[in-house]
Amino acid sequence: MDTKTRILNAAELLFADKGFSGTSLREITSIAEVNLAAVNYHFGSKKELIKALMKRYLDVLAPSLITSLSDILENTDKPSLEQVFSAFVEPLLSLNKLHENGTSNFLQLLGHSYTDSQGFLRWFITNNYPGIIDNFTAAVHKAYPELTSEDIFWRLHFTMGTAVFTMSSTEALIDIASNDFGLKLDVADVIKRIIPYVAAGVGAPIAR
Amino acid sequence: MDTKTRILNAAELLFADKGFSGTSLREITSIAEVNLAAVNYHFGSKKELIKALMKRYLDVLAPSLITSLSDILENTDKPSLEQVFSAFVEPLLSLNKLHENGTSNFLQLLGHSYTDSQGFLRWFITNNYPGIIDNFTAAVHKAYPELTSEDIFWRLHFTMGTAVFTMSSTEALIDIASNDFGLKLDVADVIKRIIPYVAAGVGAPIAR
DNA sequence: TGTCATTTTAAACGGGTGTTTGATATTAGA
DNA sequence: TCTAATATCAAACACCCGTTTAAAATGACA
Repeated sequence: MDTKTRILNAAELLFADKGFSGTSLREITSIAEVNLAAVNYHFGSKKELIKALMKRYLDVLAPSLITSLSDILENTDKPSLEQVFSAFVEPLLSLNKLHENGTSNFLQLLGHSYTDSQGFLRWFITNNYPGIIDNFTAAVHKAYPELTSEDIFWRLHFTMGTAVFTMSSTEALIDIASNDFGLKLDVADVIKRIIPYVAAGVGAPIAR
Repeated sequence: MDTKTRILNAAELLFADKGFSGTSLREITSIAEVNLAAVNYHFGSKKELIKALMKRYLDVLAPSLITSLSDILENTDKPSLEQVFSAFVEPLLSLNKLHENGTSNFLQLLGHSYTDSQGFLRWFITNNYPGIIDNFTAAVHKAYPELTSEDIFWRLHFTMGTAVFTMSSTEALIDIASNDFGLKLDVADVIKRIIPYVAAGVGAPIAR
């Protein structure tokens, strides 16, 4: 495996676990078993490394998500919200083929990108992949036309919070679930539990 | 104002904004206008400072939240989920009396505490304030008896995710909302928007 | 095989980190 | 007023940070 990839893999592992400002380049290069200077040689800076890391996932996820959502928009007259959210499942889970724990790692990174580093990554994401948000908004609107775009904006962010937060503590939650309820769960199970929840949340009656 | 309080206030401001690992003691003591060594003198370490900061809020919030939830448990035969979640509003908003932007600051801190610092704060909270979780679980059970304790476990964490994530990016969201929809919002508005969402989420039909 | 671009390396750079020290003020009680 | 505890202070400590440098190793191609 080439140096660039080894750095990305190690960075993914550590960033997902400890956040961006909580992870040093020395930890990354040590785990990747490459020289410290390799990060700056191949990526330019720590910030650029973070961007490249997100890009590796978003370049796969974004088109797949847009296709999946467009499919609903074009072929379903009035989709249910469950259908809309189910459109996320396959694209998200397919990240596991791209990489071990890909789904969970990506969602954890997404979570960190909203709190860490003064939001420069949030800017990067929303400005580079607007198609996702547009398609999602359109699909939700079709499923629940009474929602204003403002309602959708808020409920979309609530939904992101649910997903991101849950995923960034999935390991712990799966542990607890197995101790307290004697169940063996994986990421796919958790995602399937989330869907009815967020679908009902987004579909909640509008209080005015 | 005494040194201890000035440190806590400055730390609250900076930690809420930039996270724990993103904020240095030198920034804190500079804004608090106290000597650098004062933090270690009064609190022992940075970690202890963080704990003291959370304690300042949790000592007020926890009893008030437990009272509010017990009230529902004792005086309502079958509360609605909206009622259960509304029990959080007054205690949370009362943090604004304790401190300017108290509610928002506290919730942002809570958000950071779940991603920063390897979850030691999550441990601290769940081990120091279990009454909240017990009361909440009981109240939800009364409102929706068909939910198994496992269902409640998951949906409670989804709900925490929604709240914590939203609050830790409230500033950004309020910014976007004001740019895109020309609306001026504050924390109280956001909280009121969350309630129907999470109530519907927790109240979602059980897929088996 | 020799040349030249690419990649890797150890070392250093300047600066920031949390924490500790020991001296100096400040305060409160006898 | 003197004393003893409490609090503040500048300075230093040892260490970690992201980045840069210049030399050494490696690779591709003529």
